[in-house]
This record gives sequence, C-alpha cells and structure tokens, in this order.
Amino acid sequence: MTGNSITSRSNQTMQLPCDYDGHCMVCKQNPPNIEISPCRTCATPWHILCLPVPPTTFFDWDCPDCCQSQQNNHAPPLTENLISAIQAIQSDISLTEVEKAIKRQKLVGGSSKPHLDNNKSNGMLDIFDGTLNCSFCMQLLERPITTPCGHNFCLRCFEKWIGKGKHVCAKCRSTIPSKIASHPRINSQLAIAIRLAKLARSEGIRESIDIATKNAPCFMHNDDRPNTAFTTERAKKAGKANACCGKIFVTIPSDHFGPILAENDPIRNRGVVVGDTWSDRMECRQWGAHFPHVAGIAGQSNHGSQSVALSGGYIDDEDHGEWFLYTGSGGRDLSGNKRINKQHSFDQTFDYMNQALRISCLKGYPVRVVRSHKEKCSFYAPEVGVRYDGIYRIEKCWRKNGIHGHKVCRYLFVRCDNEPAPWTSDLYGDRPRPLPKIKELKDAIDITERKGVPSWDYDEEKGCWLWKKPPPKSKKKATIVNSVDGTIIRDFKPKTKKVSLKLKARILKEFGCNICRKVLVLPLTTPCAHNFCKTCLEDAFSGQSYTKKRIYENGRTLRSLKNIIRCPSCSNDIADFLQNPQVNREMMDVIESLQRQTEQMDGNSEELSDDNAA
DNA sequence: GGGCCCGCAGGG
DNA sequence: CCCTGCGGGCCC
Repeated sequence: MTGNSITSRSNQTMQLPCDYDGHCMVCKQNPPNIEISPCRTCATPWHILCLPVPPTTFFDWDCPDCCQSQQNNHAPPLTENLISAIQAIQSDISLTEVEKAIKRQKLVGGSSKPHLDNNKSNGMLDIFDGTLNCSFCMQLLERPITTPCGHNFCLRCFEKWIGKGKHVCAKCRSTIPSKIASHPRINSQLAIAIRLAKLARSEGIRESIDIATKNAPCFMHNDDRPNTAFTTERAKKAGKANACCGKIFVTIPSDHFGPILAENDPIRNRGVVVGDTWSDRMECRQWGAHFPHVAGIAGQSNHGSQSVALSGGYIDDEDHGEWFLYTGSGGRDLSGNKRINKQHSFDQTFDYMNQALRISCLKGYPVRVVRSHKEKCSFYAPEVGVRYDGIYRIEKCWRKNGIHGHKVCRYLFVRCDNEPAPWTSDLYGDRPRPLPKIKELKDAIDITERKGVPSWDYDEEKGCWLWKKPPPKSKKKATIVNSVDGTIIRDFKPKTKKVSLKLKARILKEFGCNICRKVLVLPLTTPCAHNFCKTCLEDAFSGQSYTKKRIYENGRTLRSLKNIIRCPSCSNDIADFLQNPQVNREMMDVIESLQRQTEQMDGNSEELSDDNAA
C-alpha cells in the first residue's frame, strides 16, 4: 500500500483525512478515488488504506473524528466547555481563591484527589485523551490557535499550513477567514486551561492549588470600576466617559518598578498577575499595570521607564511573544486632533520617554508590559481588552531608519517573569535565554547596551527573577489605604477643579460681555456680532443724546437726519438694532448648559474632597 | 473602518 | 502652563 513507509505506531496514532488537494495527510500520497471514502457525518474524504480500522462499508460510516465526538460528545466543544466551566468558577464571587483552585482541579483532573495513574483517568473533561492534541503534530497544543470552526492547532503548525496556501481547516475543511489566516490570535484561555490541567495531573493537589491560585488570571469587568473622576455631559450620554480615570486600586506610586505584589493590592490581596485582562486602558491604569491612558510609555527621562503598552500604534513594531521590538514615541505629527497619524514625519531621538526607556535598558530595570487587542499584527495580543503579560527587560536599544524613512528609536524587550506567559502552557516562567539575532542591528546607529549587572536578574540559587540591586527610589506619592478596613482614602487626585476652572475661563472668553467683562446675562448680539448684557447696553446709552448724522446717497439727501448709536466695541451704528433688541436665546441656552457643567464639576470635586477628608 | 472631536494625565 | 500621547466614542 501507499502508506507502507509509515510505521505501525504512526498508523495507530495519526488519524488524518485527505487535505483540500486530495492528498492523504498520513501517507502524503494522492490516492486514487477508489481508495477514498467520505464520512457520512462530516463528508470529509479519508484515505481508507491509512485508517487504523478500515470501514466495513464505503458509504455509510463515521470517520474517527465523528466517532470520537459521538462517543465523547465533546470533540470540538470540549475546549469551549472547559474554558466556560473555568470562567464560571473564576467569576463565582462566593468562592475563595483556594475553593476556586480546588474546583478547577476537579474540573480538569476529574477528582479532588490527584490521580497520578494516567491510564485510569476518569476526569469529567480529561484533556489528555488526545482531544486537545494538535491535528498536525499530534502533541498537546503549544500556543494554541482555535479556528472559528472550533478546531485547535499549534501556532507553528498552523503557520506552516497557512504558509502552504491552505485556507481551510485541516480537520473539517471549513474555510478559514483570511483575517484569521493572516493574523491568528493565540487562545490564551486554552493555553492556561492546559497549564492548569498539567498541574492538576502532574503535581499533588496542594502544589497545584498553590500554583494555580497564584497563576489563575481573570478578566476584570467594568462592574469593578469605582466612581469615575469626571464625566462630561456628552460622555455621560454615551454611557462611558472619555478618559475618565477612576480610582487607583493598588497602593503603588506611579513610578513603581517591577511586579505589583499582593501587599500593594489591599482589595484582592493578590497583586496583578500575568494574564489579568481589562476592558480598556483606563481600567488597566486603575490596577497600576500601565498608568498613562494614552501614551505607550510610562516613565521619566531622568529616572527610567516602568511600563509600556503594545497597541499597534507603530508599524515598525515586531512581536515574538517572549521578545519583541518596540518603537519609541514621537516623530509623528499629531497636531490638531490627528490622533490617528501613523506616518512618521520627523526623526525620533533619545529624549523624553525614549530616554526613560534607555535608562531602564542601561540599569536593567524590570519593565511591565501590557498588550492591547489593538495590536493587529501579533499572534500574542489578546482578542479583547488589555492584558498584563509580565515583566520584560530592555536588553539593547538603537536607532534605525523606520519604514517611513525617518529615524526611530528601537528597543529589544526580552521577557523575564517568574510566571509563564499567557500564551504558553508551560508550568514555569522564563529562564535566562540567549538574545535573538536582530537583523536590523547591522544598519543601526546609537546602539546602547547594558554594561554592568542588571538590577533585575535571575537568581540561580533561588531559581527566580528578583531585584539584584535595590529598586530605584520612588519620587511620587502612593495611594494611602485605611489600615483598618483597607479602603483607599486618597488616590491620585482627579483634576476636576482645574478642569472646571478651565471651562469657566472658556465660557468667559467666548461669552463675556464686552462692557462688564462678566459672563453674559440676557445676551444681546449686535448686527456687528458683538455681545453685551442687555442691561449693560441699555445703561451705556440711557440719557445719552443720539449723534445726528445727515445721510447722503449719490449726492442727494436720503434722510435728512438719522439718530445713530455707536457700538461700544466697533463704533458701527446699532441704532436700528436698539430700537427692538432681541435677547439671543440660543446663546443663553449654551451659556446655561456650560454653567451647569461647571457647577457639576465643582460639586463632584467637593464630594471627592469630602471623601478624602473622611 | 477611518476621521473627527473631546478628553485627561503627566512630563518638562 | 504648554505640549504630547500606541484612547475612546460617535458619525459617516
């Protein structure tokens, strides 16, 4: 037979159908039609000579995939079930972290006791029965990609498959949307589920609970959001204020370097763990992972950089998960409101935030990294929201000619976290690894490398990453927490007051009376477009005699005498207007609405200061 | 999906 | 106080 070269072991384990071109994925041959039979359930063609158990009839049989799904009734859905079951446990507020860990262990291991006998697993959802193996390499999924049809493949295998021009699922032949084919996202929940299952199987329950509790990340929802600092009328209408900052939940100062530990998390007492995901940058900020809500780099040019965000704002970025190349800030013309300009229009230099990153590189500081779903060209970005991916170190930085021709600052980030990355099912975090070879370095200028011992480094004895030198001293204030009940009693003060002052200044500038210089009351707008309070204008001309003027036109007297009144701002004649002056109602409404806003702001800030005083 | 607009925070 | 920034929502 054509599959003779395949060993009997492979024949038993590899159960693959024919691919889109009719090639058997087991023997790699193109078998004649007579050797091919379609499955009656999924219609997938199979090379019958490569099946471990050939069908008794050619036309009325179920392929191994469909048999399996009928027996287990959870072939593709298993992944979904497992994930949704884990999510349900995670979101159950009635459970403690330890209880959650026990439940998770039961779920993936099938028993509250560790079952070390692999062959006798009676797990409700046992992932080691092959259902979570990659259909290509037949190994447990590594960096799993889940297709819309619900089938899972290792990232590397999937890339190879797509690289061959195959745009259908290797398992069920469903079309893979081009968006997913070109930019697949790692199913990090599945990766974590596999990790938890591995732990539950290979370790005793105690250690499993310890590690799983520590490692179990969660999605933090908007419900967790406290009172927002400031919302505009417009934002309130939309249901969510733009750039409202909210309270900071953790007790670190904004220039805190390194992981956010349980001791800085009085609310949950667990710290920020790898995989924690928030719906947007504002929420991410509230948990201290990355403070700036727009800027990608957090830091100070004379102190160092504490964190960066990968959001796909710069096309030069290159993401390989455990390491990535980051582009500095600046060089884009964002004048006006062009927040969207991705083009570089001038050179970047090592100043401001770029210098902050360079200091972190030279000192070997730990830099927190968050990835946003907006990072479109990365396998490692989350599907939704913003995710904390752990600690990285900047090993080198340099300048190069960017894609748009102007010079950009470049940084090589390499992961060095004690917790595994969200996309792997590895049980442990990073070990020191050799630096990747960077092609662009040969044309780079201003190359900066660390000379001395890094502040954050791997300790061989303890087997973990830690501060080898004391972390840099903070220059900022941290939040203050009530030691009795753990509530935050003072946080980064929202600039409400300042904003209300700003708005008041704006109102005065736009809607100030040209006589009394105060905000217009019953505004009159003259034909020459000057604004006055009704009473101010009336007072200005009360008892004054009109200037009389003879009006000529083409040498003839048009009107013998006209009473004229000169506008106090421009001397134009407004006598006609003053005969029957009408209050500018529209303007009045606008002024009233703006004044209401400032009152609200002041009200908010008073409330806040009351809170603070409490 | 891109453009526009409003917004806040933080560095300098 | 000014300027910059890898947001976010709405509108087209």
